[in-house]
Amino acid sequence: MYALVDGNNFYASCERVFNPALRHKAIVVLSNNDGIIIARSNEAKALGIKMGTPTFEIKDLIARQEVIAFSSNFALYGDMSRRMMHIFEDFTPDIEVYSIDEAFLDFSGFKQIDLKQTGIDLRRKVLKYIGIPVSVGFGPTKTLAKIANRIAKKYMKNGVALIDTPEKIEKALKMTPIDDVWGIGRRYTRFLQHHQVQTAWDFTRLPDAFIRKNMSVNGLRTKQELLGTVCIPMAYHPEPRKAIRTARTFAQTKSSYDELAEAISTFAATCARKLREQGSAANLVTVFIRTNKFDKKNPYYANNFTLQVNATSSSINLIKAAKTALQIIFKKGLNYKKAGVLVSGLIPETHRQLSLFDDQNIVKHKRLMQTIDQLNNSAGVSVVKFAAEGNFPLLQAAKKHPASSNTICWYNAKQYQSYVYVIKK
DNA sequence: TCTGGGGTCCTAGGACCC
DNA sequence: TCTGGGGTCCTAGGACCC
Repeated sequence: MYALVDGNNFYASCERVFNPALRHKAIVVLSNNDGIIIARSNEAKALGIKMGTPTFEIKDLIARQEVIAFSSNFALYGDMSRRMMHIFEDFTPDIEVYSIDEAFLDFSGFKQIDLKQTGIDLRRKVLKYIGIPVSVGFGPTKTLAKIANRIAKKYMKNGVALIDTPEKIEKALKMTPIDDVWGIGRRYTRFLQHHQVQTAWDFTRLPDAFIRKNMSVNGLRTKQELLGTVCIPMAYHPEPRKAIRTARTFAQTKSSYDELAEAISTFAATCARKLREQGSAANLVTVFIRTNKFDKKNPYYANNFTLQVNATSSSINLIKAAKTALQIIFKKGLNYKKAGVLVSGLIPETHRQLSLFDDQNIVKHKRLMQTIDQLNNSAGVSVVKFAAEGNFPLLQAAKKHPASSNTICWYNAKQYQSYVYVIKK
C-alpha cells in the first residue's frame, strides 16, 4: 500500500503558521509580482475565488479585508516543506517527495500495520510539530492513493482515507469525477466527457485499444492503476533535472535591449547557480522573450533562440551565451512583458568534455563560481552578482571608488563583458 | 500505373503534473 | 491599469544511415 500525503492549501497554511490570528480567515497567496492567486484557504475557496484568478479581479475583497492577501515567500514554503518531509520519514524510510507539498509513502513492507491509525498519527504529528494540516490517502497504487487523498480531504473529518479492497476501489472510482483523476487534464476531460465518461469508474470501462489510440500509453497506465495494478513505480531518489528554467513576467514592460539583457543575465546566472547545485553542466541555452499576450491593441511578438555551448555551469559563460541569443531575437520598439532562460542538454559536471577553446578557463571559472556560491550561501542572500545583471546601485559607486569602504574586492573581467565585485556584509 | 526494408536520432508540439 | 513559474513524458515526422 502507498500513501499520498499532502499539505492542505499548503502556501496559505504556511502563512497561517506564523500568524494564528489568520485562522478561519479567508487568505490567498499571490504569484510573482502579485499577479494571480496561487493558493487559497478553504474560506477563500468558499468565497468562490478560483486558482489562477488575476489579483485585480478580487481587489475589492482585499480592500475590504474580506480576503487577506500575501505575496509569495518561496524560501519559507521550501523550508516548511523540508521539515514536513522529515516527519514523513519517521513513518517509513521509503518516500518519494513528489512536489513541494506532497509525498508518496511506501508502506508495502509493513504487513501488520494499522494504516488508518498510522495516517491519523502522521497527521497529528505534522500538525503538532509543523503546524500544517495534511490529508492522507492510502491505496494499492499511486493513482488510487491520490484518489483516496481527495476523498480524505473532501469527506473525512480525520483527514485519512483508505482504499484497500475491490469493493472500496469500485466505490471510490464511482464517486470520483474524471477530471479529478491523476493524469487526466483539461483536454482529456473534455474528450472523455464527449464519450460519456463522467467518473473514474466510467473510464475503467473503456476498451484498452480506444484508450491507447487516443491517450497514448499513459492513459493505459492510468486505467491499470485505477484497477489496482501498479504501473507507476516509486521514485525514491530524485533524478537530476533534465532542464532548468528561470523566467519572469515583468511588473513593468521592458523595451530597451539593455534592460532586457540585464534581466536575461540575472536569469542565466540563476540557472547557472541551480546547475551547480545539482552538479550538472548545460550544453544548450535557450532564451525566450514575449510581449504582453493580453494586450489586444499591439501585435504580439514571441520568439526564442537556442545556442549550443561547451557544457558549462559557469555563470560567466551562460550569461554570455544568453546575451548572444537575446541579440538574435530582440526586436526594437516592442514592450516586453516576459522573458526567460532555459538550460538543457544537461550532463553530470564530471563528464564534461574539455574543449580546445575553453579549457584554460574551466579551472578559473570553477574556483570563481565556488567562491561566489560560498559567499552567497553563507550570507543567505545574493551579496555577489555580475554587473551584467544590473540593478545594482552600488555599481556606479564601485566604478568610481574601487576601494571604497564597502568594497573589499573589485574584479573587472572585461573579456567576459562582466564585472564581479564583493561587498562587505 | 508500378519505386525496399529496417533502423536511429532529433525536434516540435501537445499532453500532463504541481 | 492589473493576468505565475517550473517541470516531465510521449508521439509524429523529418533527416539520416546502411
